Amino acid sequence: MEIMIDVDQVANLAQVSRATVSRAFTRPDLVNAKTRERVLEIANQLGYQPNQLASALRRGQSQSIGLIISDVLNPGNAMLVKGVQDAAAKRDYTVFMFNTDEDSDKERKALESLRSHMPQGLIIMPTAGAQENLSLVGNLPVIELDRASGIKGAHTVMVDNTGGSRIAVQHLTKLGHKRIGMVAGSLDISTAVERHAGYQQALAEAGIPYQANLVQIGNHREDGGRLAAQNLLSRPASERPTALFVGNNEMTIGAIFAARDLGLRIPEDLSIVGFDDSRWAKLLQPSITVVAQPAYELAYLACETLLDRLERGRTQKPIQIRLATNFIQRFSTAAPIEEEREKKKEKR
Amino acid sequence: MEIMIDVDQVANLAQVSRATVSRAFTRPDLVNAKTRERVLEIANQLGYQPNQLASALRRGQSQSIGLIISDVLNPGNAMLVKGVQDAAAKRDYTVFMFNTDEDSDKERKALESLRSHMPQGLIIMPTAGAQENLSLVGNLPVIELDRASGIKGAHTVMVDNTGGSRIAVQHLTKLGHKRIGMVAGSLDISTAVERHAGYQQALAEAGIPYQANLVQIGNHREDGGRLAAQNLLSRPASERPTALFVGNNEMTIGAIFAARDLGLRIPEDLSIVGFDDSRWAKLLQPSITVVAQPAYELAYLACETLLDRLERGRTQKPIQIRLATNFIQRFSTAAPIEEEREKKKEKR
DNA sequence: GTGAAAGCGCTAACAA
DNA sequence: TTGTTAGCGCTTTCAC
Repeated sequence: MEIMIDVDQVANLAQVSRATVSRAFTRPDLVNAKTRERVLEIANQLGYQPNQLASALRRGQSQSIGLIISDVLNPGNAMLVKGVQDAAAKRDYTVFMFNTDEDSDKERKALESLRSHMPQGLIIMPTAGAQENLSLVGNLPVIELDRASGIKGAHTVMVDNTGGSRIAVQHLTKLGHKRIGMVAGSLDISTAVERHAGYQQALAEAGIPYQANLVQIGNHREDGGRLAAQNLLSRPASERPTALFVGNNEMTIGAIFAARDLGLRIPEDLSIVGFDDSRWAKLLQPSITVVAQPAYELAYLACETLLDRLERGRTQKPIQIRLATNFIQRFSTAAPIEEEREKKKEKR
Repeated sequence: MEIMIDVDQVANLAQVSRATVSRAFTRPDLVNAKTRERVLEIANQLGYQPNQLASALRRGQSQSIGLIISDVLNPGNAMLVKGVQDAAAKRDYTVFMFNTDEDSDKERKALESLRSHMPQGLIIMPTAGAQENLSLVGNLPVIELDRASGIKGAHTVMVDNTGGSRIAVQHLTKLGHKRIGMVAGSLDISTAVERHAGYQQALAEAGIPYQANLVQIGNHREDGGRLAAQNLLSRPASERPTALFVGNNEMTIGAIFAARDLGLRIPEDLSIVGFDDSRWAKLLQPSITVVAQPAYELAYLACETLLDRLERGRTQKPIQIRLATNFIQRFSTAAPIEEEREKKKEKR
């Protein structure tokens, strides 16, 4: 990297002082138009760009934000990353990204590491331990993305999980399903709690009593979803749910495998609705009915909100944004087979 | 971020000079064991962490590397990101990630931005314009990941695209296919060229003449793959390929849609092999035969290689690593239907 | 509108 | 083994 040009080189060529060059970049209004143009012109020719490190050190903060997210491998999260990156790039902020893999320790390390890079703000998809961890970064402006840490007064940008789930389960009740199972996420994550609440609401609205044993908790991944669904689906036909609402996309895959293992046809023997859309949901035959989330927009908005807040100053009240989900009906749901017919089938 | 502790605070409490504190962290061997422990202990209590910015500025380089990749949304690329991140985190490097979206301009901007953060090295998945762009970062140690920019003497970490493709197409020739189409990527990307070469080799080995009109170029995305496959598959049955080798995963989706649109059954009417494995390839029915790439390992290795090079000093010869691909036979390929039977079918 | 000078937090000579 | 000192490249008072 020997080719770094510094302020002084520009200053010399432009016959001005360091300070003027600096101002030409950071406070253009404070410098004479002609001088400014000359400086910028020369800087451009030389390929000069202010050293972010020095600048950040001097100003006490860098033109950057942190992004802490659980796992880029989940395509939904990749969308979030992209949204944040794009919004940040548009306004010339650099993003420091860290993965937690849902591990609070990694989250803490990420925060420590981040801190020493002096970001101006942070967008975080909090782990269960975030309440504690976030004290590490003092009063750094933070926006919680996708889910809430539980810190009161926190700024959050999330989707309407409860409403989205409610609509999904309503769809199932309207089709005539009575035994609707749910594969839920771990209940120390706000999204899982909210999606579960939506499930309960829809059931209540349809006058179907809530049965705790129809709800199984999974670990948010394929294997967890598979296990949970297996548990639900391997019951005798009279107890087995005729429909399944699955709380996230990885677990939906697991549930599909579980259904296949048990020889259950979708949607004839089992209706499935997943939360979060994906490539394979569209591609599978039958394609899977889902509650889609505007992940990219959510992340983009979160980033813009953060940057606005940084540039326009603090807001008084906590920002709490909820974006609507989008119910996409495909072909993985159908009316349940009548009990009668089902019984006959079993007698055979 | 008022809570940043600095060297002086630690130094005061530990009754030593700033320099000693600094040394305790960066050259522990140069400081008396007892002093070091005391310093570290106090630093720990205070939650002190050296400011990366100041440190980097002073040393002329930061404990970080750049990662420039085309698009995190492609799950294959997400794997690469994860691999690099994990390898970097393990050795306490921070990763600056930028997306190019295959756009050389964005790549240039990313490099400019990166430069001013003084990374120690760079891992890049080069765009077509990388040869030119990379001059921006002077002699920064660079490793090209997944594909080659074409700069001679460059360090590269890639998979054996040619070999992988050859095996895939061999599989098809062995099944008895004679008219094997290829949906290839844009030929200004090294991977596309190599995969095309593998296709040609396998054909030659089977004594099947290469027909340029059986190769269609797509834009690396679903729509491009769909268009290219449509072109190939909408020909009359006697000219239509009985098998398709598709050069990347997004385009494979497009090809599958094209086949469905035309009512072609997989694998009865059309065998498909894709390059790059994915979630949906396993999940689809029939599941798709693919050439899988060890993306995570590739990226992890690239990062380790870079860091080794940084820490152990320059190597003389360019590093050029090729990892083997893994052919996964699933259920999207079968022997072609005999011409005779096919003809009869058409007469009906 | 511009320049001189101080200093962000750290590390690396150099001295002791 | 430790301390003193200078300075990385930049921005920002404070003068002029």
